[in-house]
Amino acid sequence: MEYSFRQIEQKWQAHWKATNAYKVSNESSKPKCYVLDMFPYPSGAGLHVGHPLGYIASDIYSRFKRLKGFNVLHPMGYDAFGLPAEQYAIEHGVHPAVSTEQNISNFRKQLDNIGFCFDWDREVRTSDPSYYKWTQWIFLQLFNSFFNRHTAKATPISQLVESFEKAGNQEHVCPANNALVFSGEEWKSFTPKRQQEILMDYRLAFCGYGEVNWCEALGTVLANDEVVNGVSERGGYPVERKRLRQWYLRITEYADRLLEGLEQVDFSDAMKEMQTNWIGKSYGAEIDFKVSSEQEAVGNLRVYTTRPDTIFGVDFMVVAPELDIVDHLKSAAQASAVEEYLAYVKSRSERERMAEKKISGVFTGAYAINPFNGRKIPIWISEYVLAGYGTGAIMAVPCGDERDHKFAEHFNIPVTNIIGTHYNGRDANPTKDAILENSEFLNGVLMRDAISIVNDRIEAMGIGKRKVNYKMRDAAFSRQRYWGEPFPVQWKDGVAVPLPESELPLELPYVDNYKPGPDGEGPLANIPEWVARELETNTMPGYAGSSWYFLRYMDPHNNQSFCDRKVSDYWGQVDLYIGGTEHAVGHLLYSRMWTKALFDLGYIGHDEPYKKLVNQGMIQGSSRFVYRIHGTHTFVSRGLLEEEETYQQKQLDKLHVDVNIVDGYELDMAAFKNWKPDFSQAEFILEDGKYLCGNEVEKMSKSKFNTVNPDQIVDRFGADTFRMYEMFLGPVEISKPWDTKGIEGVHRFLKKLWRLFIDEQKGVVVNNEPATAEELKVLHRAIRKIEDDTERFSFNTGVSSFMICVNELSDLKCRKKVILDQLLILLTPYAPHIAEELWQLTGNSGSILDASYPIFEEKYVKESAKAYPVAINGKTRAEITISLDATQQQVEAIILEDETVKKWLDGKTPKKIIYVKNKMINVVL
RNA sequence: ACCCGGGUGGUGGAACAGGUAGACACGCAGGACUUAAAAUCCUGUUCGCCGAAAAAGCGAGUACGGGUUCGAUUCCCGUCCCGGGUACCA
Repeated sequence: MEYSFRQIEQKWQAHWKATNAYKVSNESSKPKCYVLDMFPYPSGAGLHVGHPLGYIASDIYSRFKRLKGFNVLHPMGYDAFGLPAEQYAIEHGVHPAVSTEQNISNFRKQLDNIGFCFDWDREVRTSDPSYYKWTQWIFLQLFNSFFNRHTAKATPISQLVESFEKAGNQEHVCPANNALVFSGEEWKSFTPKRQQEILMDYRLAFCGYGEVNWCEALGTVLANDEVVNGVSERGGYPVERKRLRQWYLRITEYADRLLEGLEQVDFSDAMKEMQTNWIGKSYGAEIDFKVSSEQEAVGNLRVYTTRPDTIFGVDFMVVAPELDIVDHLKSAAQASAVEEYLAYVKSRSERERMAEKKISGVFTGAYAINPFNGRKIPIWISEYVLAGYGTGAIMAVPCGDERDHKFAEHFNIPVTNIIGTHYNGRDANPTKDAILENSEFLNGVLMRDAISIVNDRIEAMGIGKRKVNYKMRDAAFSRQRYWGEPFPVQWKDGVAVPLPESELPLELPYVDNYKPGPDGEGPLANIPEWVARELETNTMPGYAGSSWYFLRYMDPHNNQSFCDRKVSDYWGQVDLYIGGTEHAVGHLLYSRMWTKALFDLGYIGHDEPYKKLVNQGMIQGSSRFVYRIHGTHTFVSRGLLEEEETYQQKQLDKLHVDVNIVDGYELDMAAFKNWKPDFSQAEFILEDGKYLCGNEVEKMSKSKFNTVNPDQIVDRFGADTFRMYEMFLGPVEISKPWDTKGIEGVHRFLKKLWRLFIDEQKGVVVNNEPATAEELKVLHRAIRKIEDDTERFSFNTGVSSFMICVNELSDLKCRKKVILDQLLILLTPYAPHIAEELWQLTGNSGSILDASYPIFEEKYVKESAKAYPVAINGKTRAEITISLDATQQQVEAIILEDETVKKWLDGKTPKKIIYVKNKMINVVL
């Protein structure tokens, strides 16, 4: 009987399915454990070997926790709305619902192959009306709430209305416009439309006009995190700034709570740092400067600075070109130069601004007056100051800020040095640790201390105040696309009116074409019935459905609520969340915000969704190359190339070759000729009769011909081998290259394990003899190590420990059921199929999935003595076995008698003998 | 440019609170079994020196240069390189 993994795996997968082995109940006396994988988008390309890495890790952890007596929720589903399906629809005429369905079924087949313990009864799809009904419902909760800054909580908008009626907006400053002030009387006198406009400026989900990232090629708006280096994350199309009517989430109101929440969760420092930087909280001050301009009634120039201590080093002001004040600043002499510059700025696309950062700007002709010494400071405009951050104007301190310094250099503006020797005249120095000079009343003060001195002064003088700013913007929440959740909103007379709950879900209508509607609207605007009902024509973005899916898994079939409160209280936070870092600032921030809002409104009992987050690394491709002599059909084996990748001084073309027709480095030449018509004429210059390929580690992608399909691997080696090998490759968090060759080692391990139980001729050879002390020691060492490794996600060392254990038991010829049964249970999370098969073959009843995890017992691994490394001056020279309870004196006596030690002592007396129990001994001469 | 990670054999990696560097595998080399192959098993495998070989021994060695320590892959300082994030955020 040999290890026929194909048959075994198919048999048990079918059996587990038939017996509902992975069904999870919401009612249990067991402690709960919620293990979650990041929501996959079912792409048409299918899975490559890198995708399941995180799923395998979470699967092992889930099965482990189950054996340890937990009720484990480990669900899977699909983030099924999104741009790629719609792009595919536009290009191929296939309705997104159809291609999505196909992709999901393909995806599912690939997942099933690997033997995951997902409870498929809980599968969710964001594009399913029974799911997006609740996405729409939560949207309405956000729409009907505002952020009460006094309690720092989402609060029903009805309470805001009550407050407005009593005291106007005194209690609640308008987040969208803090200049807005009205009394209770005024509120009551406003028209209903005006009242709605004001409320819109408070809502957590709101509609407004703003500068958005418009992507012409995709025909939609994108959120900040969907734009990378000025182009769209999906497709790499150019993105420009455009002022449009959009839905937004007022996530900025949650900035502080999103920051504070990071202290309670177990995320990597890198992840916390990324989120912290994205939120970008800074402490500074807004200062008003009087302006001296040729024009009258200019008003003050308000700047935002984090360094009020440098107020005497201000040599010029810079205003963002987009600001209205620019018009009032320009002098007659500068008017044409300013106009010219504004035209230039307008002509520059977002991408150009990103790509080439050249210093540009123009003097307006106006001056600001330093409130402390009356100095006239020239006001410039330049595109390096962003309209959207702070006040859109800065006070430039060239000696302390690099950009200001470059600007001053470029335009020959004299630099005032306020930090003495800390400034070398060539580079700005942003230090806070200099003693101020040339700074009047601040002279001799440490910059760090001067900040609050200046803040106190400007506040006392009434020309400014302390101010906290955030880099994060409100999140654009609408897309001018078809394949997304419709907004449950009607527009009546310019007022957004939410649909009543009873009309949810508002179903996405079927369409035949996906052309954009008129005036930058989405395809829904082309449907007469839709427009006639005055429904919103935008749809929600990809992250809408994924912002709360972890709650739906808990209670997926509930049609009374998005998730029953009792159920969400039982499951609580996700205990372990595994996924890639690419969602650091998008999905993770949005879902954290939605969770906080739902918590504030009392719908769930916790305000951080994920207790622990593990970021999986990427599995990279190991690409293979062939070298063709330029202009010929002749290919040269790698080992024959010269230094500079030439052959006999001839130029070579380095071409990617499909890794699936290369064994290690050796090219399958026949397969290569069949691979592409271009290569059918190929001739080879070989070394040792072989053609060897070059290699390089790159990202795994179809275009580099280095993708490996898990189906193939499972077919050749089985799911158990595949699972263990993915883990054996290295730590889950680290990126590492895939190398199919190495999988043999893991496969051999499973075969070796099999032979421990089964003899090819005799069949099952497991016996009921009692275990020896040695065997128990091997087993319990493995229990300790593997349990610990699994608990701390060190799956790679876990796999090695299995290998060590099986190697040792093989050496001991151990065939004892008492030992081997325990080993099988240990192995179940990693290789469930072979474990279940051997469990059954050795006569156990019931499924091994429900066995209980072995309990480590110290007594079996206790040693009485240790072979100590004995070092002389730190260099290990001997190994001496000494009883573990030896005292310092005993140890000294023993080692001084040792021949090797004596030789090294050479008659001298050691200065000191260091003895660290159970570690080592060091003799210092 | 800035902020995080990280540099360990031919390769993936191990050493989880400073204590025998290279676990476990891959690959490679040699051998056993076999008519042969596959499969399996055994031995060796950081580099250099010494040796016919083996054993033993010696020296160097965790990117590089310094430091702290009885002892450093691990801690500190400086330099170089690679990966990730951010990109005019005042």
